Amino acid sequence: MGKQVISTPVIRRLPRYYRFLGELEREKIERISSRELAQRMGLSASQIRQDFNCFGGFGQQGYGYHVRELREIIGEILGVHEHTGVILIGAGNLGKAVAAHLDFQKRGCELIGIFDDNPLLAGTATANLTIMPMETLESFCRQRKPQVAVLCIPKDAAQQLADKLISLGIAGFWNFSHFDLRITNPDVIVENVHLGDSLMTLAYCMHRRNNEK
Amino acid sequence: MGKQVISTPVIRRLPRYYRFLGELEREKIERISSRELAQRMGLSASQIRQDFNCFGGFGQQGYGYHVRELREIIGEILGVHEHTGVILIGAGNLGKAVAAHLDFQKRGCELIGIFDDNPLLAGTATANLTIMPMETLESFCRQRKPQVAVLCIPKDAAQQLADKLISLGIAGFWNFSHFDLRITNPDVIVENVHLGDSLMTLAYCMHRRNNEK
DNA sequence: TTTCATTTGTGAAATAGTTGACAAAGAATG
DNA sequence: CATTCTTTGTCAACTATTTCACAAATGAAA
Repeated sequence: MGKQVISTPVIRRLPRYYRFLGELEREKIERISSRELAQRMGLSASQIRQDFNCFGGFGQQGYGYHVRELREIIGEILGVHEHTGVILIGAGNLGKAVAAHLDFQKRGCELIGIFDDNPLLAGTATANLTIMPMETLESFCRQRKPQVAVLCIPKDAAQQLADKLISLGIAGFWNFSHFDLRITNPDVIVENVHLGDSLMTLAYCMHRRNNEK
Repeated sequence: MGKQVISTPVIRRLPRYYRFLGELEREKIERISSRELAQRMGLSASQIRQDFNCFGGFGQQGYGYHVRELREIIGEILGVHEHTGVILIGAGNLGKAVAAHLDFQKRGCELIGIFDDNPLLAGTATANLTIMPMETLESFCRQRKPQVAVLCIPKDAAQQLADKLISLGIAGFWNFSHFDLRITNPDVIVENVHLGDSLMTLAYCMHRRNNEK
């Protein structure tokens, strides 16, 4: 039973499992069957069993899954106890929202720097961090060696900045710019958040819904 | 050749096609083959042809696709010229960012109201709209009949508010709250944006990458 | 006009992902 | 302790999605 490759759909479901198990824990529920969990999450029971089985069975026949234990294991798989260094570029509304709203620490990351090229912002604080001017980016990266960059910048600036960041050792991007980064290095990981695309998909579904009925 | 059902993966690719075609147009490129477009987008040529063919072939053999025409058609499919009424609830950092950053009009939507229960915010302006107090939500909905609600609120408030909004005629949600809405009505469309899940997926990929090498 | 190169549209094959079914294991009950 | 019920892990069937392959159509060149 060697290390099989985990498929993308499974990986994308893991954070959701983790979230739902957290809720169950808060509700003081100690055990849950795949059937019950499936009902709550709107999945099929066999999919859940199949998913968990990718990492080795951690349920118990006739009993189900132990909520806290299962959550712990999935958290471990997701690496929630890691401390991947993250910097955020662009402290506009969106950048601030991301920095303030999201608990990076609970997700295996540590936000260690925020940068903006607007000199008026430099020095002001967001999420317990002082916004730094772009000129300091290079020396900061050499010193602190962050691995991930969050891009909350206009699309015109994105590609150039991404290239520079890669040369400074960044190996992962969380990209909010309305632009698909062109990264040649296959070791660099890009997670795109195209809010515009998401809205358009919703708009399409509404549109179709209205025309069908 | 009746109306076949379009699969979700295809639909999710449409906004991306639309975006890339827009870029080609800005670059004054008039025609493009599926092969070239595939290369740019990191897809396979046959996938692109297959996708476009869901809506009827609009390419020309030996020539390729006419960029402007193709973009126009995809825009039409996506309904970019519609005016679906949208309200946004929760004018915190994230709500403001979404309201200000995204051009709703270019995506078939019209942002017609922003609401927040913080009385200090009421009256201030974002995205050319005055933030309104939650008390006015009900009468506003009865009058203006928005179809979509953007939820930029804490997860504890989400479910209750969603239920209320459905009773007020909302038929689609763009949900930014860290919570999976439980909607029984199958006619109501939910588009979740779970930023936390997205970050965790990226963190997982970084984590795995580091351990593999 | 004829030939050659290109490129779509499309059905079939291949791959990926989900669901179904059931043996085996353990929990609960009497 | 034996029996019954529950539920997992897992393999197989099924469904969805992507890729392949090629005929037919068109453009470009000679």
